Amino acid sequence: MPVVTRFAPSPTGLLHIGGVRTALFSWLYARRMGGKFILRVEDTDRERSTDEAVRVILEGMEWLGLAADEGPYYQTARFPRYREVIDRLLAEGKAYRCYATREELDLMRAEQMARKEKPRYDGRWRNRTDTRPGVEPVVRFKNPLEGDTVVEDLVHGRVSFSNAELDDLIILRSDGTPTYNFCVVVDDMDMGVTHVIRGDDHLNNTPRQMNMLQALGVAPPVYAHVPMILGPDGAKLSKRHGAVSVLQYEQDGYLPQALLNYLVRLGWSHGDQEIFTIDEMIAAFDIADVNKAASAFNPEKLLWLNQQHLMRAEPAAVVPALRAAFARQGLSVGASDDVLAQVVLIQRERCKTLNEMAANSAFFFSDALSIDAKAAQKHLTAEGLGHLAALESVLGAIPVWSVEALQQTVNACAAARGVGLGKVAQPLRVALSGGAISPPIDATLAILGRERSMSRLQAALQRPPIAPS
RNA sequence: GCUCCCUUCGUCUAGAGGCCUAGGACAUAGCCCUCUCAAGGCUGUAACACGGGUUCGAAUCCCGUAGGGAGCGCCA
Repeated sequence: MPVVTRFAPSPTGLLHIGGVRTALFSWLYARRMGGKFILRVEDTDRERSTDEAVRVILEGMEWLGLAADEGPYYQTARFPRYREVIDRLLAEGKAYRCYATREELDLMRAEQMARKEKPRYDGRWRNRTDTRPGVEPVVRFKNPLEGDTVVEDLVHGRVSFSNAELDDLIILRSDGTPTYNFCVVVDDMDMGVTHVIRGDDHLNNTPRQMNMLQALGVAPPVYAHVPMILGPDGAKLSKRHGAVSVLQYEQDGYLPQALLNYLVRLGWSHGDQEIFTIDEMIAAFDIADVNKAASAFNPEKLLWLNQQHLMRAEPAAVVPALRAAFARQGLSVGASDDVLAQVVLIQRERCKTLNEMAANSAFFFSDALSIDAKAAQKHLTAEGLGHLAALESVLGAIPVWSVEALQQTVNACAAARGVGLGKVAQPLRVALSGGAISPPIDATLAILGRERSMSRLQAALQRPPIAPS
């Protein structure tokens, strides 16, 4: 039987990395097994669901390249179907109407808590057939009273629950809308889902869902409950760190494959391998290898991985993302894709994100160069300007403005003046980039171009020399 | 409170009873390389939660304890 997995986020909050990793595991498993991956939006809570959250799910999945083979399905579009299944359960005596009021239930729970018992519905309408005028009933599922329900979980192994611990959950609210646990069961059944991969906060819901499936005469899917992702401090993921929209990582200059690589290694590993391409992940991934313990989100390792992917990517492939990063910084860059690919090539081993790359490369493209005061103080001294003057004449005479020629010329100039390369390169670097840090000086000159390089050099020479402090 | 789950360096992890003097990665410290910053290379600091068993032998199996987490809604 072909594998069918699904990712079923609820649009009540913005999709964050916890959800993304669950989606990734489901997607990888389907790809690995040659199966099908379904996207289903669980929007039955109309009060709390937002269009914005739905948008983030759709755009986020697209940015990450986690394409669904089917869907997106929306639960709100399936209400008639849920109603149909509830009617069937009612007719078969596997569900019943409960006329207990909220006040009565609150009181019941308060009493149970006072007795230090687990708060649960006591089945007071389970065997009644009468009605109560003036009260709109809910429909409850008749859960087995005895025996155990055993979950054979792919990551946790065998987990057993006593049916006596489970109460008769509401499957249809008094306003006529179905509830989450019920919709999941019907959807997974209708959509032929074979492997349910989800957060382990759902492990406790699983026996109820299995019991409903059994009442419907359907074999349960295989379950895999994956551990949660914690914040860097080991506490629950919060807005402060990580629990932000997945699209924020795009805004922050991360590559989707780097985020995916980071997330796949949270709770899963393949020997000592740290860096994976998407294809390598698919080839190596198995849900049975996923760990049981929750793991903490580590932004520094994500940063490292992002740079590793930047360094391994085809430069041309990251150009669009680099352009977007420039745009976010308010810089519209007219340079060609070819020039930007060169920028990627020389900057990527000193940048962890595209935003950093754009910020450190802005000097190539901005018209007004501002010189950092501290850098000037240190390098644009009388001595430094002397080197610059020499550089100006030799560079001005270069026939072909190529990296090789530039490197030779600058080296020769330093040698002729009897100083190390650093003595001439640093003043030149400040004149060209405005700061003491940049890619290698020859590559910087090459990308900047003859015209811009020479005019910046000349501008620096106009400055009054700074006395060394 | 009850039920269920979890526990190897600061963090992510390797580890299926002897291969473990517990390996790798991020971070961190030092060194090398070097035109700056990086990248890269080398080296170091650093962990089996605790207590009992079982076994010739336990990070690995069993039982407790402690700590952490989740669930117990007309939320998903």
